[in-house]
Amino acid sequence: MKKELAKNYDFKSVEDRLYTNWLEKKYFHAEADETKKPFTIVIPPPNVTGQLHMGHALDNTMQDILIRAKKMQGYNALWVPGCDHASISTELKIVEALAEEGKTKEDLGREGYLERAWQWKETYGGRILNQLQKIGCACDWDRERFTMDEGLSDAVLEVFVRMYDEGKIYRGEKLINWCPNCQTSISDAEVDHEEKEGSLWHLCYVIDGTQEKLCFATTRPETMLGDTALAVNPKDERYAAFVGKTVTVPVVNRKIPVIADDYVDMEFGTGIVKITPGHDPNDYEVGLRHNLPVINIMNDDGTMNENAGKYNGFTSKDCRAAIVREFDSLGLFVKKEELKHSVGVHERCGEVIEPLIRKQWFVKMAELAKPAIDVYLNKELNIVPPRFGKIYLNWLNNIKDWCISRQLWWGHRIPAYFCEKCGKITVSKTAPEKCVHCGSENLKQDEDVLDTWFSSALWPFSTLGWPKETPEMKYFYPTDVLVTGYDIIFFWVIRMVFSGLHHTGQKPFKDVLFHGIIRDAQGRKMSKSLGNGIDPLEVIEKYGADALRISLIMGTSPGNDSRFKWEKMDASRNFLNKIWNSARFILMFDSENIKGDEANLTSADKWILSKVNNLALEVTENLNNYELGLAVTKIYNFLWDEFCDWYIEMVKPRLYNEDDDTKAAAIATLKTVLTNSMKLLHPFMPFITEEVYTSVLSGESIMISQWPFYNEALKSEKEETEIELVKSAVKNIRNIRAEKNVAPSKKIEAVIVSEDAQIRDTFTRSENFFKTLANAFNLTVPEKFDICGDEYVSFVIDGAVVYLPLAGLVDIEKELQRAEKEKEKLLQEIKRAEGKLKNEGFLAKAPQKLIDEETEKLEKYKAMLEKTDEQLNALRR
RNA sequence: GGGCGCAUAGCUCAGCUGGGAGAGCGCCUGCCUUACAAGCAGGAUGUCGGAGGUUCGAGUCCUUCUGCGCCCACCA
Repeated sequence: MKKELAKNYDFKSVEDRLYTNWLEKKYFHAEADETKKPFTIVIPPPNVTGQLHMGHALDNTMQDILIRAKKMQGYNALWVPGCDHASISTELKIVEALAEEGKTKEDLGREGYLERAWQWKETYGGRILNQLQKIGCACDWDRERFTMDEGLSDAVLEVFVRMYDEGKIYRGEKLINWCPNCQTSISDAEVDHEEKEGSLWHLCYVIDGTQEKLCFATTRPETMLGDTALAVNPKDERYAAFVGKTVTVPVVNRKIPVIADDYVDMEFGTGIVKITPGHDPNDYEVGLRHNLPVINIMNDDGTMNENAGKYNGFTSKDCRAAIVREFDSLGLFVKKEELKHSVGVHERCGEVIEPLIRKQWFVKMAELAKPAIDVYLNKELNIVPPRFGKIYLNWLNNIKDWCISRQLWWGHRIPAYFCEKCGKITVSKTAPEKCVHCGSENLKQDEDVLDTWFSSALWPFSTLGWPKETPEMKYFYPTDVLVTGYDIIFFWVIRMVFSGLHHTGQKPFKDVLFHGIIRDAQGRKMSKSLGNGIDPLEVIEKYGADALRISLIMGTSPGNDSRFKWEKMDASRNFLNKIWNSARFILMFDSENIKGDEANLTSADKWILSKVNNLALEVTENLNNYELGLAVTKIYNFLWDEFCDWYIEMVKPRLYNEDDDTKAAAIATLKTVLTNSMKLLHPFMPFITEEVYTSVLSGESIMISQWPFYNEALKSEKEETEIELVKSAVKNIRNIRAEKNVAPSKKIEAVIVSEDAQIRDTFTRSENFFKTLANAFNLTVPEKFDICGDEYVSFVIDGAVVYLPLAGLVDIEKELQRAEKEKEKLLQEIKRAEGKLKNEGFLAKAPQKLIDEETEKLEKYKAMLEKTDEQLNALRR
């Protein structure tokens, strides 16, 4: 009884079933095991309440490919999954949900709010991890982690306390980026710069004791309320006389000095700058140099505060308009110009960032950055593609202290306790009973939480149990490769590197593999606002995970963006179907009592075995170099072109002939080649390869099967040449058939003439190929063949001339043209080869292998030319 | 201002350390051939953005220009 399979591959009946089986068999689980070599990846943790998007699909497909390949290659492969609490994003969502109920987080209080947040996390959290399972990810789900779970929180506290004790974490009052919408400070990395249309107002202050005005240009008139100086360039002769004098800021009637500072660009505006140290980073620096007072004029929500005098409570927008009107009425308004300038916005919510002074916690970066720079310069950290190394270095070389405190509730609360008595700080992992400075028991914990990235920075080792000395830490750390998008180099990658180096003394990973962004069909970024996003789950629903995976990987190169196109999905589906049908075909002949010896291999068998062996070599190498797109393209071409279009067609006559004594060998070869190519393909398309492996090839699971490494013994150079020769003859015959409009169903004869006994032998043995592949029968292979003229169409191949008796279809003129064209081509080839071989530079410097190849080719073409000439002569007779 | 990427067939893109230009889709022709019409066979299409240079040899390396895109910094 032969097994029957559906004609078309039905991924829907396969994917979930296989994934469940893998889970049940615990194939994804890894334990520390000193007898095997570890291979470790930690997942870039998605936001706990996030939804899967194309970026995740690509990122995790790449990791899954590496994990599955390494596992088959004998490594003890561990992929640690988990989620990030995503402090700001999650808090935004919860606050939004509360708002719909007409509540604020203050209404609930800190405790009530956190309860609500955890509920939210329980409801929506993990959803994204289930979505990863749909893609086929071989994560060790037993080791799932969350940045706010007990172990990881402990790591966060440990790091904070250590770094505080080392003086690497400090609290300071500095100008920070403030998001009035989220009402929290954010780090420099979280500020996006957008080009916006704005205005440049020219306004003036009056010099004290005179009627003279000094006019300046500003894009933010309302900040004049916080001005504490006017500045000019020290080299600017126009204003040299005014330096040292004072002017009065109207509205608030404050006398401020005119100072000289290099910061001022003489060419821009009027050459005079108002200095607002409390609300501008550059002005802040100027203020430090000149000991200027700092005035904060803004509330947390971005409205004006009491320092704004009568504008107290105004929004900045209203305040700006009012100020401009007031200057106008005072005769201090000159003009308003249009100006394009960039505005800092919060990358999470899009709100315009207000720089302002706040007391915050910072990580001192200079010393931490150094080892991270060295580890890259010493080539101990390998960045792929290498160009991203420059971005990495550039950021580290210009690094500023990292603002890590956030005025939020969802996150790791800062373990710092203020003494109400002496005002000093006690930092401790657990709530201290007394102030370490004065012994008072009146302590209050800092209200702020830590930047999400503070905990993500520890992810590669906190997930393995650090700070405890766990077996996992010892065995799986440092991890092998980090796979992520280039858009989070600053947020995450760099912070993991310096954190890993500082806390564990080792780099957190050996390699970093960056990928690009998946754009829409027009090349635009997928975004919620454009509504052009494509849901990977929808794609999986329609085409299956394998098809999605291959579409994301094939034809792409590391670090480059790519476009999602549905047509590409069709192509991938077709490939799946092709594989499925080749397997189905093999199954048709796979029965228990087949005649013949499996070892009775023909040239074709040896040829395809040699080919797949070579494929294993290349794919293994490509994988090691992270050339995933190249690797899978090679497998695709091998399976479709070589295996299906040539080999399977070649073995058909043997399979359909019950008496053929090489039938068993053919089936064995088919199965070997299918097995090996499925194994090579498995990391890329885990489901169909497993389905073929288990249902057609009767294996237990391809996941735990052995990788087909290159085996020198399987190399068959002679057979490769032989089959290639046959292929070229067949192709030529097909070509002529098409040209002469000989119906595919019409049988023709063929005569192959060669003086070379070995070649004659090859073709004699290949008679069946000509029947099945070219519908050419009665093949004769003489040493000499003189009949020519209008009875035959002929062509020359390497070492032989092929004659096709096509009486009635032969047009001598056209045959002459064909032969002339062929001759022309050969002459060109000969010229090219001779050119190289007569070039002394080439002979002296080119590798010997290349010279030999060219020499061989030259001889071959010369022989073919000779035959072509004979052909021409015969035609002209 | 500094840096990076892209420019290759009509479209989307590969091309791994320099050694005879490729794929998918689309297009044309012929085939429902007993694995697959989601298929088979055959075919057409490229000044590899322009200009220099290095080299025996350049799509690949260097310089420069043009166009598009991105990142960082600055922007009174």
